[in-house]
Amino acid sequence: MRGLQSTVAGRRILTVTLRKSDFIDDPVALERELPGRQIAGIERFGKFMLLRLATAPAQSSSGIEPLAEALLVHLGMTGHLAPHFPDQPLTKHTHVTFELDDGRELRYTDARRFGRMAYLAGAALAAELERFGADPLLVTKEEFAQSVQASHSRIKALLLDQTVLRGVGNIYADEALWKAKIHPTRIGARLAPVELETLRKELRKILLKAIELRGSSISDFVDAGGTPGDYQQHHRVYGREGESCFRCGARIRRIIVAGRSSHFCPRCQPAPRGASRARRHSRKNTKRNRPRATSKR
DNA sequence: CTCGATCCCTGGACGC
DNA sequence: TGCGTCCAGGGATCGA
Repeated sequence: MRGLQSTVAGRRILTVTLRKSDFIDDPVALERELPGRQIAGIERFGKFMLLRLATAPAQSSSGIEPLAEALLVHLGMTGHLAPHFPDQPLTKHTHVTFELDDGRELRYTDARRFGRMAYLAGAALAAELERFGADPLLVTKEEFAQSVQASHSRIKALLLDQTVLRGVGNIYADEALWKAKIHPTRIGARLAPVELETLRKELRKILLKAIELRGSSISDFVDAGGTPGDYQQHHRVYGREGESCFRCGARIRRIIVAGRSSHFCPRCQPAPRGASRARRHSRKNTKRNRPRATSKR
């Protein structure tokens, strides 16, 4: 997002060329609405980049204008959005090209097409953004505690849930849980307040550091300037299955939680009570059928 | 309400 | 060398 801010903010889109478009909400709207529009600014919104669109060429630059129209871009796993010179050959998975008024082209490339692109305006834009939870860098202790306690989900699932916090992905969820010494399958609502607060603070620190280092390049991720990230050098658990815990030396384990690989230290991050064997062997201890509080309503 | 399973998609890793 | 198989991951969706 920062790379694009410095290179394409203020530019006007002349034309839109779509190749594959199955990752675009409404391709026709994109082709209809974007030509002639100025990219007034670029913002981060969770995992989305939000290209704010202005109508006139050089719009007033004073004051904050309502976010009336925008192009939402989610890079998914392999998405890439960056300016190119027209003479640079198109690479294999370049699906969208925006011709800019300075002679360059803003190109969207995405081998796996797990990304998403959408032109949204007015109420539809507001409704889309409202679906998401708080920004993890801004969320307060109280807000975080409240949203975690509102469900019985496991903490790893909560961290990945974009309606709880917007922007946290698998790598950073694992890293934060390791730092806070919290096992990924623990029920979020059962964490001690001090654990939750430690988690929030560590997550914030990790994200800030990762942003500073331009993210984690596991295979071929590069930022809008073509530079790979460096945060993978700082991973403490992610991708380290079988290796030694940096804190205690125990073997890092990997399990699937919320459908995603979850790396943790079995010693530093103790499993919740009633998990695994303990539970299977004490089935009979499961007291009567708890009335489960009249749930049906 | 929460979960797992499944699908989307492709490249890279791995086995033979 | 080349082919088949498996896997990763963000998110939507569906059935349990």
